[in-house]
Amino acid sequence: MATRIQKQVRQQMLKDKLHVSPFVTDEELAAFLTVSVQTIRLDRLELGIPELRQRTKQMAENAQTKLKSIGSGELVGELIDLELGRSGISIMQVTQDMVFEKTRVARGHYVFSQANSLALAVIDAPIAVTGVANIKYKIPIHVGEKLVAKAEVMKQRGNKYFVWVKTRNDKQEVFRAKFIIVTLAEHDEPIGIKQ
Amino acid sequence: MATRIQKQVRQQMLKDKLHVSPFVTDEELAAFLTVSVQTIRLDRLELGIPELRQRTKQMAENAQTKLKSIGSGELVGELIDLELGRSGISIMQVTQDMVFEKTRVARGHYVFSQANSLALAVIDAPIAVTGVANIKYKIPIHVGEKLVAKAEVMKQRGNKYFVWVKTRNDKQEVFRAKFIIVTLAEHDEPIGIKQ
DNA sequence: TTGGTATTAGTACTTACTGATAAAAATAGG
DNA sequence: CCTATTTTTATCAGTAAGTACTAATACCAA
Repeated sequence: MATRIQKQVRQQMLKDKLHVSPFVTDEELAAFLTVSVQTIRLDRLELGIPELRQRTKQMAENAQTKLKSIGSGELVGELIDLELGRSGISIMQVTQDMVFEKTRVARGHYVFSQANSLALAVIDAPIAVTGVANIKYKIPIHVGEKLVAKAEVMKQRGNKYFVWVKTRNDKQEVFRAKFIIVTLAEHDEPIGIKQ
Repeated sequence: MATRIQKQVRQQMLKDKLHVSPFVTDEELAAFLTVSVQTIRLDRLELGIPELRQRTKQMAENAQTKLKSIGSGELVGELIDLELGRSGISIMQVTQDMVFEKTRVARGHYVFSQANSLALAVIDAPIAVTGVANIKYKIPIHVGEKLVAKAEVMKQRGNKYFVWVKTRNDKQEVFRAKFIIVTLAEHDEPIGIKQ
């Protein structure tokens, strides 16, 4: 029994090690855990951990998609429901890297980004930019919360759309915004937006 | 001369191909460009492009750091000048991945993020969150522009700070925001922010 | 002492290369 | 048109970091 526990401990150490530094070869792992390379291979097999190259590739791949979805994706958050020109709903999980280290309170611009990109998505036009926004953060938002944003198009006047977005966690409304979204022609004229 | 042009064209195609799909082996590249694998190797050598594995690894590595710097840094933009409690200036270069593909117009939340994080940086308090924001996007912003945001604390009432941020490109004002920033006590109370 | 798990050793094979060297093909210059 | 040079292709040996498999050994407990 003693060895079996040893094994489990070693496999846990292996997982931890790879979590901290993913670019480690079997050989280095073997040296680190003072076992043979073959043992490392068996452990990886049992734990379903792919080889270094596969791991590296996976990271590179989903790093790209992550970058797209967080930073430069067309939409921040996950679109749940959409009635073009009328309303839309998106959800976003608040993760570690969205909050201030000290307070673990979410940075405002993430919540804004979710709301803003949802408001843009709802507009039924090929090209739209935000013209004006009125925003109220009602309650500090913390790590782990799931934010549900609902957007509604309140009215339309010419190429201006008035969109309200309300964001709730599971308990209450935490954020609210009014946007004026402006749609542009294909070759964007220098539209000065007057409120 | 004809071959030399051919060669340059091919090498450009090679670069483009790798830009679009970076996880391609020399063999696949050779098939794609209908030359031998050796030619691909020579081309990569001349262009200073590393082998597939190196490329993959590099992407995996700097994807992690990129995520941090774009999405979750304490400050969006580069802080140029700061008078705590009074004013601050930050600049931000508008890059490819901040704009909509179709229009090459900047997504609103980047400009907002710059302004918002600058407004927070100016406040002379350990913990501060955005309470309310009034925002106006005056002119569409394009790739390559350098945005200079200036923040000024207009007044303070209790734990509420009123901060104005004006953002200019090299020619004119493109964005303007009024923030009400609220400072919190160390153990954040459930402060309901009433406008 | 026997059985069973855990570990180690060893071999053959794979992918995606590097590096070097040589031959063949294409092209330019006179 | 022929030669010189450039460009491309071919060939071989070697590398890292594996997979997949088999055989041997160690250990521990009943």
